[in-house]
Amino acid sequence: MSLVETVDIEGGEIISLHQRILSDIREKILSGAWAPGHRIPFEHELTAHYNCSRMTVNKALSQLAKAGLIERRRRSGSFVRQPQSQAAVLELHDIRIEVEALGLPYRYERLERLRRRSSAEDRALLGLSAPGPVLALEGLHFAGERPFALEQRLINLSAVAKAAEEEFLDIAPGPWLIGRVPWSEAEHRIRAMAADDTIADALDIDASAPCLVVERRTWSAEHPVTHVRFVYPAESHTLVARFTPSQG
Amino acid sequence: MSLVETVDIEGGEIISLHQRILSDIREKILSGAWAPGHRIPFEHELTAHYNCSRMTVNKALSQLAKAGLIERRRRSGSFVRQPQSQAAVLELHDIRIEVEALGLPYRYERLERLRRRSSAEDRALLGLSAPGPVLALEGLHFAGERPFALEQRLINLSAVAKAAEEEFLDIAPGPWLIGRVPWSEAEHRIRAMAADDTIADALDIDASAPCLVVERRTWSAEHPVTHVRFVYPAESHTLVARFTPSQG
DNA sequence: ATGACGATTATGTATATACATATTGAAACG
DNA sequence: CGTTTCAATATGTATATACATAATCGTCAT
Repeated sequence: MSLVETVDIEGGEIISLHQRILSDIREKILSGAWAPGHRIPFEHELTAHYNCSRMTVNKALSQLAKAGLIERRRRSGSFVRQPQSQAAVLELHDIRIEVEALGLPYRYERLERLRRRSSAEDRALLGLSAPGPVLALEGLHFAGERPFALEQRLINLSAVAKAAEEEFLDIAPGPWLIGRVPWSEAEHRIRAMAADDTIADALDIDASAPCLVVERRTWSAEHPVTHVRFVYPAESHTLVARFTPSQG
Repeated sequence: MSLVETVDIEGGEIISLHQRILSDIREKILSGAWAPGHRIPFEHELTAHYNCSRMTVNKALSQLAKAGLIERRRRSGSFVRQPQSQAAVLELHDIRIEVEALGLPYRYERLERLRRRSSAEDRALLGLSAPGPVLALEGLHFAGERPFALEQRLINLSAVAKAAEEEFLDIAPGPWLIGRVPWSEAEHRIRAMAADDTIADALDIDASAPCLVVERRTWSAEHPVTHVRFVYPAESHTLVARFTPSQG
């Protein structure tokens, strides 16, 4: 055994200790085990836990701080930071989180629920070739008393049969699906449009006021799962997305 | 004089040696003094130059490698990386490609070019803390004879000095930058708004017609590079983006 | 020529140590 | 009781050192 323990094995992969500390802590934070505000162990505790030098721990923590996951305070320790707006592109569409980030009470209200055999239009939206049962939902997301977004959704019941048993009266279909169907791919279409009468009415804005429309199609293992259209009044909403370049 | 030379002075600001090495090298790369492919000095040369330990140099270079500015090869040295190809989402904003995909002739026309000391608003948009020179550009992208998008751009000349020498009369700043500055991060803000008179006039649409606004901030190795705002008439444009879930 | 092999070199990761710096909490003081 | 001072503490930055690892180059035998 060499004096310097350079590598470690984890899941068959050889990674450096520094990498392991990094991913351990990242996992705790992203999984929610260490909530925002939580004080993560002191450097000397991690040093003991991983049986390594403080420099190694320090390097990992500095990196996490730089990445914005934690905040370090002298004499006090290191703390999990409040969730940043850098939320992944898809998480932006968990409207509850958006609304609550504004400090407003969130509420979902179903407007319509219809189980039907897919029309040609439904199939076009979902990207289905053969007809089959779908669930058409329409609902409103509220921020306080104001309508925040209108949601029009199609769920492919051939892919998610369980959805047929759900009423979606006051739970939004988005989070329900996320918790049950692992998605493998999503396509977003984002555009601006003037509100028509139906939309203006639902969102309580002027007809022909500008709206942001976000449509998303989601696949699970190449099976179309759902198509959803969110309509936001222009004033209320900005999408934010952060990217790092893919490897050249 | 203490044994450990912890800090250094640069422009009145106290920064660590590590930070100074980092920004020195970053400056060389972003200014173009060290072109892509150029071999930057070996660690032991930088160690001699800055009169510090190899660990300090190593930490700075590792960070630059992580940020994607340089590539390190054992036994060979460290090299300035080629500017990376754009991720899918960003390619959507190469307007020439979009227009040509429609089968229409593309043309860019500069409306305004202004070199100035950054205003408070400029700094807010770019995410700069200290004042410095910026280049403000406004231009129109045409599809055939029709205006396709209005572009309002700020370039941080401290990061991209060479841009000051460019007129951008009929070459769009976007592609110009992409070819010269490797970016490491980008943030998009997407929203809808009603056209004001300036926009309506430039795009030749009705005042208060809905528009899609895409704003992008780009960083290179954590240095703000540019802020750009694209304004599209609602009818002409839909953004499309595809995603696969990111690793936890 | 050519291919195997070992030396050399530059980076990669870790160690132990030292001192700096900001912040907190408690003790000393007016 | 409030304020000032000071020691303790956790992080921040730098050092010198050690060994690992990958790539390259020259040497030498085939």
